[in-house]
Amino acid sequence: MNGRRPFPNPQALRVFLCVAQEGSVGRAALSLGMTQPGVSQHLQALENQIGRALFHRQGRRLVLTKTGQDLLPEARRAVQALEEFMQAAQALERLERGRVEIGASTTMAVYVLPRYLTEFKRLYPEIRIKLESGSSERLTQRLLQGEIELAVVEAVEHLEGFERQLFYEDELVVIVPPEHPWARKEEIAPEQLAEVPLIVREPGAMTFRVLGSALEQAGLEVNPIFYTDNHEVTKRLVLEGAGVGIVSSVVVRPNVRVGNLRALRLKGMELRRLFWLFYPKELGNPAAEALKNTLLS
Amino acid sequence: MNGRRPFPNPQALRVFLCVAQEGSVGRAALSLGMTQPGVSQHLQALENQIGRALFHRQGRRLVLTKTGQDLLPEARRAVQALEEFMQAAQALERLERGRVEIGASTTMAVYVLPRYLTEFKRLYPEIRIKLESGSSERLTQRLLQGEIELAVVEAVEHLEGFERQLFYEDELVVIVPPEHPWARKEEIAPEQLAEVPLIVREPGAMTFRVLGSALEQAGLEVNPIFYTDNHEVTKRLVLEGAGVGIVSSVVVRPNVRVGNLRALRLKGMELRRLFWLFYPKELGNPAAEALKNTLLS
DNA sequence: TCCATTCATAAGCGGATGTTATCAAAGTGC
DNA sequence: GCACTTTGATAACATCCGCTTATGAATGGA
Repeated sequence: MNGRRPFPNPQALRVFLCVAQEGSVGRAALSLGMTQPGVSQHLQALENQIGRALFHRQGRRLVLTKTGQDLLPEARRAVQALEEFMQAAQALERLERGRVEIGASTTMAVYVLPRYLTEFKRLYPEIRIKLESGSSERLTQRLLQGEIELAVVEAVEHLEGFERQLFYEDELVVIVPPEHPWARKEEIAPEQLAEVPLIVREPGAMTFRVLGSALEQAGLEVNPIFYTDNHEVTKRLVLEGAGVGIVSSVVVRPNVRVGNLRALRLKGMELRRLFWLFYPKELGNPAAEALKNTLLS
Repeated sequence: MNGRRPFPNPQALRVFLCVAQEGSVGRAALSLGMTQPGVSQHLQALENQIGRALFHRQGRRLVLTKTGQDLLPEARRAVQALEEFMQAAQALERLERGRVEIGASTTMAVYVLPRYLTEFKRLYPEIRIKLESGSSERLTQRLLQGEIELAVVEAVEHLEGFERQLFYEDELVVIVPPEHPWARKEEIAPEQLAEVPLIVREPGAMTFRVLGSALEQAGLEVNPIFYTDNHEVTKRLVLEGAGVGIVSSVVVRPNVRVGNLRALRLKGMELRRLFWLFYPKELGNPAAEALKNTLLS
C-alpha cells in the first residue's frame, strides 16, 4: 500500500547488469543461478518502475536502449556499493579492517602497553588503535559509557555487565641514584623515608594513593618535597640527586638493569599495584576482542 | 532456499541510517513513515545478516557499536547509490541528462540540421547529441539495428516498425557563376547540359542518382567531367569557372542570396528531393523524442 | 514449412515485509 | 519506594514479493 518505493530492487539491478552483459535472458538466468522467467520478471519490474524500456526487444534479440546504456553504470555503482557494504562487514570480521579504543592508566600506557600494541599491529596491520591514558576514574566512566571498549586500570570494584582479568602486577619501589647511601640495600624501613627529600606523584594519582594508604595504615606520614605528574620527571630528579623517589617498579626496570638507578622495597609493607583489564561481557567488536586476546596472551 | 543472500536489504540499510541519526527506534519509525516494530525487525535482520550488533542496547539507549560506526558510511554510500539510480532515471525523463544519436544524409547533416541541433541544445543543454552522416542505405541499416534512433534520409520505402514524416523538401538545381551566359536565365533545357563541362557528385550518391534517373527518363545522358564527394568542392569548382554544377538548392542558398552563384531549374524536369525523418514506432528514449519534436516543429 | 530456440505469461508456493496487539524494562515524578 | 510513562522487543497475522514449474508465442534457420 506504500505509494512509492524509493529504491530499485538490488536483485533486479543485478539481473539488469547480467542480461546486459550476457546479451540474453536465458544465459543471464543460467549465470545468475535462477530460472529464465525469474529474470524476465525482474527486468519487467525494473522497466515498469522507471517507466522506460531498458532493452530493445527486436525479435529474439535484446539490445540496450539508450536509457539502458545510460543507467547501466548507475546500476553497476549501486550493486557495487551494496556488495562493498557486505565486504566491509566481512572485513571487520576478518580483522582486515576496524578500530579499537582502549584506555589505560598512565603507567601502563607509557611503560607496558606499547610492546603489546606493537605486537597487535604486527598481527593485524589494518586495525586502527586509539590509546587513551587517564585516571582510573575517568577511564572507568568512559568504559561504562561505551566510549572505550577496553580499560587497563587499577580499580577494584566490580562493574555491572563487565568482566575483568588481571593484566599486570606491579609494586611501588623506592629509587635512589647509585651514589646514594641506600644504594647497596635491598630494602629500608618506612620510617627512614622521613629523613630524606621525597619525590612522588601528585596526590590525585593512584601511585600516590597506594603509598599514602599503606603508610597511613602503618601510622606514618610522609612529607614529599616534590610532586610531579610524570614518572620521567621523578626519575630525572632522582638521577640528578634531588632526592629519593617512589615509583612503580616497571617505570625504572630499564634503569635498574643499566645500573643508573637502584630500587628498594619498603620493609614490611605491601605496595602491590594490580592492573586489571576490564571489558564488556560481550564486546561486539572483533578488533576489540582480538586486542583483548593479545593483551591476555 | 537460497543459501546466502549476497545483498543487504536496502530498506534495512535505510532503517539503520535513520536509527543512527535519530538515536531512537521510535523516532526513526516516525521519520520513515512506518511502525516501530518494523524498524526493530529490520535492525535485527541486518544485525543477524552481518553477525554483529550495530547498536549497543544499554537500557533504553541505543549507541552505535564500533562495528556500526564503521559500517555507517558504507550503508550511506549504498543507499545513496541506489537513490542515484532512480534519480538518474528521472533525470533522463526530465531531459536533464541523456544522449541521442541521429543519422542524416550528408546534405542534411551539413546544410540543414545544424540550426535545429543548435536550437535543441539551447532547449536541453545537458543532452548529448551524436550526429552521424552517411549514405541513405547505411543510415537505414543503422536505424534498423537500433544504433541510431532518428534518421533523416531520402529513402522512400516503408520500414516495418518505423514511422516517417516529411522533414525537408528540396530540389536539384544547376549552378553557374554570375559571368556565365546562363546567369540571367531562370531555367534551361536539359539537353543543353550536354554542351557544358558538368560537375556532379559521385555516382553512388543520391544526388547523382536523382539526376541520373530523371535524365534517363527523358532519354538523355550526361557526361560529367568532374565527380566530387563534397558539395563545397562542387561550388568551388563552379565559382572558379571550371564548369556547371548540379547540387541541392539548399547547398547554394547562401551563395544565391549573396549573388556569387546563380541557380537554374531544368525545364520540364522534376528533380525534387524529399528528406524524411524516420524513427521507431515507439522510441524509448525521452531525449530522442524531444529531438524528434524539435526537428518536426 | 517445420523445428529449435528464446522470451513472455500464468499459476502457485514459501518467505519476506509490514501491520496491530501485547509485553518487558527503564526512567520519572510523587 | 511505587505507580506511571516511555520505549524497545516479541507474537500473531495479512499481504505482497520473488521464485519456481508449466505453457504459450514468436522468431530465425534448415
